[in-house]
Amino acid sequence: MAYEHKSIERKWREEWRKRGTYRVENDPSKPKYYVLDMFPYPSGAGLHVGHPLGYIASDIVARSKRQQGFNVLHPMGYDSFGLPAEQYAIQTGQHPAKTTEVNIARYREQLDNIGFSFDWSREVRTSDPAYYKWTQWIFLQLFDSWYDHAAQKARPMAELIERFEKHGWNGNDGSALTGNEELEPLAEFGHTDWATFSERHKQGILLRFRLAYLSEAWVNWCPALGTVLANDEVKDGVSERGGHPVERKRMPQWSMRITAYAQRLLDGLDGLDWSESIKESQRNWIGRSEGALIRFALASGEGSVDVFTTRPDTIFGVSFVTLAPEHELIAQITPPERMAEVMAYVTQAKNRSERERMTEVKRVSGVFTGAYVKHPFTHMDVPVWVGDYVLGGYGTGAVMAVPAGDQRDWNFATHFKIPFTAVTANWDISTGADESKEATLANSVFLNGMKVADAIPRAIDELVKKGVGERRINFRLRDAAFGRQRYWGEPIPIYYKDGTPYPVEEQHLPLVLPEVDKFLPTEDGEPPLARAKDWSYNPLQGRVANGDGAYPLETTTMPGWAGSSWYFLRYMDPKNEGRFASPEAINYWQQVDLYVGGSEHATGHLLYFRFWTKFLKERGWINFDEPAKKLVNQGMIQGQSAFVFRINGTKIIASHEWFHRLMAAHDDADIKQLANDVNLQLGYIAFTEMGEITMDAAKATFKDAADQGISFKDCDFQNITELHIDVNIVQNNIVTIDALRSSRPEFQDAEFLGEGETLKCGTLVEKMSKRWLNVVNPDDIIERYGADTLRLYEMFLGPIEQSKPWDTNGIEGTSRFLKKFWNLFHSAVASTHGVDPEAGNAFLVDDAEPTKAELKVLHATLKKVTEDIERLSFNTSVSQFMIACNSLHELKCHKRAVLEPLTIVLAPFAPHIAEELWQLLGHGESIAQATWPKWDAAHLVEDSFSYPISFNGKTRLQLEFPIALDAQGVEAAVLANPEVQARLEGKAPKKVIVVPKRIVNIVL
RNA sequence: ACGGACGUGGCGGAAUUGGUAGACGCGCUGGACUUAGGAUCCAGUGCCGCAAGGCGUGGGGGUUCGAGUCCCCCCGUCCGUACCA
Repeated sequence: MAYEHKSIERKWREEWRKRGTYRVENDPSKPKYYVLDMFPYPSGAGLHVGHPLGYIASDIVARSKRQQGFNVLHPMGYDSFGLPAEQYAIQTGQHPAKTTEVNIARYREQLDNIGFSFDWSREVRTSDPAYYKWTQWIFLQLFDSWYDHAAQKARPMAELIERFEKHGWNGNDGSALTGNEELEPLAEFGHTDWATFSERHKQGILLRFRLAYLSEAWVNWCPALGTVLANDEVKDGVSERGGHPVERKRMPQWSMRITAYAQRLLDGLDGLDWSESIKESQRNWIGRSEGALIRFALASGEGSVDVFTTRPDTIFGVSFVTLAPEHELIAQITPPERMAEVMAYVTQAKNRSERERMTEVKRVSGVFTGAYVKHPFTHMDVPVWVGDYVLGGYGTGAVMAVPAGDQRDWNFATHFKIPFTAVTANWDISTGADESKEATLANSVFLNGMKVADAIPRAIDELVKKGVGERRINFRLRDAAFGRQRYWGEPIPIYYKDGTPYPVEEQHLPLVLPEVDKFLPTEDGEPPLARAKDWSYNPLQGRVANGDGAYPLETTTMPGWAGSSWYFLRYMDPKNEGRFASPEAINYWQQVDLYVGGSEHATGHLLYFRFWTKFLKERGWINFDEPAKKLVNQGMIQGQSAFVFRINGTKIIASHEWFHRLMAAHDDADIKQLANDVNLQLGYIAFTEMGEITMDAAKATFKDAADQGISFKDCDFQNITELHIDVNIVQNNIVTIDALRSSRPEFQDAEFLGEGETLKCGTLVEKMSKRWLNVVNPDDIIERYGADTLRLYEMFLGPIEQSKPWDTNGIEGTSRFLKKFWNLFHSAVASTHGVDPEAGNAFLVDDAEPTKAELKVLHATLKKVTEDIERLSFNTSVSQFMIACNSLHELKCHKRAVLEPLTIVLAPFAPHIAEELWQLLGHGESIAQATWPKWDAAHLVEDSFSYPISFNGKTRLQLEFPIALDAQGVEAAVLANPEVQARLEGKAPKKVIVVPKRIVNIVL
């Protein structure tokens, strides 16, 4: 029978589901392999062909590992909390859970059509209370932990309390990190003091040490979304989702102390097999820089201005100190007579949105506070300025300005005419700052004549000696904002007693999302959860109705990344009700062996994912501190848009070709000719710009045919517009006029200027999106070519990590391959002339002994494909399958001994057809159970090798010699060859290089 | 500006350790078989040239018997970060 992808694929999808083919149990007797895809957020838009790219790659790995004898965990689930469902709820009133349900159902159907081997019995959803019970539980563990800096690990709060009871807090205890650095430093206390503190006071102190903590903090507030966003959710001063403006706001905020892990998140990267670009993004995001903290004592009165600098060697070049507008010292140090002016600047600077601040990078602004600090070495007065080029959120929010050594300081000093001197030798400070790391220092007392690299440690030594500074490592990484003023997220399991946060009892988890009348904030700006009538808590009873004796519950919910920070663990044991996953399951599955997902998560999800894993390890819940050993980022599939041209103000739609003809028409004669050619009453065509033809520059006007005398100058010039048309009605860049007419209402009565019944379109590669009408739906491809073809083609497009445009035309190649492969099993296709009417009709696999040539094809393929899967080079494996298939057709090979192993290795790529052929070959089991065949080098050995003979590195001829012939033998034989002799023209070669089994090079 | 990735036919791409550049597929050209072709098969297809031959991996230099691959400089594209002190 002929190859019918539709019935075959339907049959096997049902069969796999019925048999539970891909269900996996923990089986410690087998080696494990864990392949994980970043789970999707199922939006309403459905899949386009770019989405499954990563899933197909991981499915190939999962299937091949399974056949290679591994116990493979290959799960799928959904990141089902999220903003779009909530926004839809606000608009329509439909509960986000319902929206999510519908989207997931559609998503699942699309995934199923592609034939993935996910173990759906392990599906998880972050919005499922059975799942988020454990997200909340992990939050409570974080709430119950502090970071011991000396031991470099998180420890339970009980140990900190014990420490306070015994030793108090000396205020400078490097072994414990306190909370938000923007707060007042925590005053020291003795153990006797601790005993006298009120419960409230104690809790206040403890809160500053917790890894999940509540504090006043500067947050990214997005008024349009009505919520706080984490740093990684803000791009260029607007929200990543929706592009709404974001402003800085100070408010009480739940945060995660990821900063405690900065150094370890950085160090851990070295051991990971992740792409260099992701690792580099994380390094930049963490932003470690070494330098010094220097204290500049205030000239008048108490206190000091602390600055962080990476160039303490330039200390003698300090000509002023600049504070960020947010700096809390400004109000303190500014003398009364300058207060009004300074505060006016501060207010104005703070109110400028992030966005404005970024677009106005070049503009210098600032104000002198009127206060001075003392230079730590010269004791001279140094003026203190406020400038918005200093960021409140980085370092101490203050810098020592060295105009001679830093361009930003130079710009500021030059703008405000603040005097300064050079600190490096042979440098003209009138032109700019000397930022070179190779410079030699000058005018710098004890640093004179030293190189920067030597001067830095020396300067720090002197600062330490004088007690005015110390070595300091600073990180760019900020603690992560954890609360969201939204409905559709995990409730934070915290209640408030006397204004102090307390954890909800573990037995009362999950703390289930309450029902609310609207999904909007309350009138007084409280988050949606505040609308619920039963959003309060009694530690003895659990959730209770609001009222007497009930404590109010936290009303913010967790951010999207909470649930995804640990989901890989839940897959190991998804139904466990007593623990997030059993120790046995965790111990067996361990880390993810291969994690596949997009690179857009580099500084968000992938960092939190690592952070939580490290935390869970330290608290003894798991035994590894990195979640994924290997990570690959699949590239983006771009869309290929098609468009035709509309001559504005007319009903004319022109093809790409005609557009260029119109543009190329130079004079009246050309134009008349054109009008005749198209047999349309186009009349006059005029052009303004005849030079380079670009869409923008192209301008044309059509006048009434009667008006033949009108000159160019009198025409109304209008643009030609490129109109995107749906790529699904286009084939090989050609679209029929019929299809065009029915595709858009405005095309119905258009006049088409094209190639007869068709138009040739222009094409453009851009993002695949509805807007450009270039979305290709996998369902349509599957309907027409089948899932196996889709899978093969997506892999064949190019390297998995690379972005590339989708071109449906190219899919014919892989489709043909599958037909040809099928025909290997069915009947010989006529090889010389014409069609074999019997082609593909009879199953004719024979049991004959394979020839040497056939075995060579087989084993070369087994080797190549096995190795290619290992290095995720799927495009080259597909090409190898094609080569094998073509060779076997040439050899007219229909032998079981060859085709059977070939089918097994094809199965991960094209599982449906492989399964069907496997059954036709007489096997009852699924091909998923078939053992991966091993390649045998013996079949690949050649008797002879065709040496390329090159002269001075340029190949000129080929000579075949036995493989056994050694280098001398080859050399002698080559030189004896008449053709070589002819090229030598009787002269002796300078040198002859023979690399056995590779090449011969003759140097003349 | 800094950091990362990359640059090969008309197109997607191959070349895994420095060893025959352009595998495989699309497209294109010609042919066969056909009532038909969006089916199938055969042949060709880097560029220039009738050919012999020459030229070719963004450009320029270098190392080497030999460079797409290694080194230096420059140009370009994409991604990330962006006043980070």
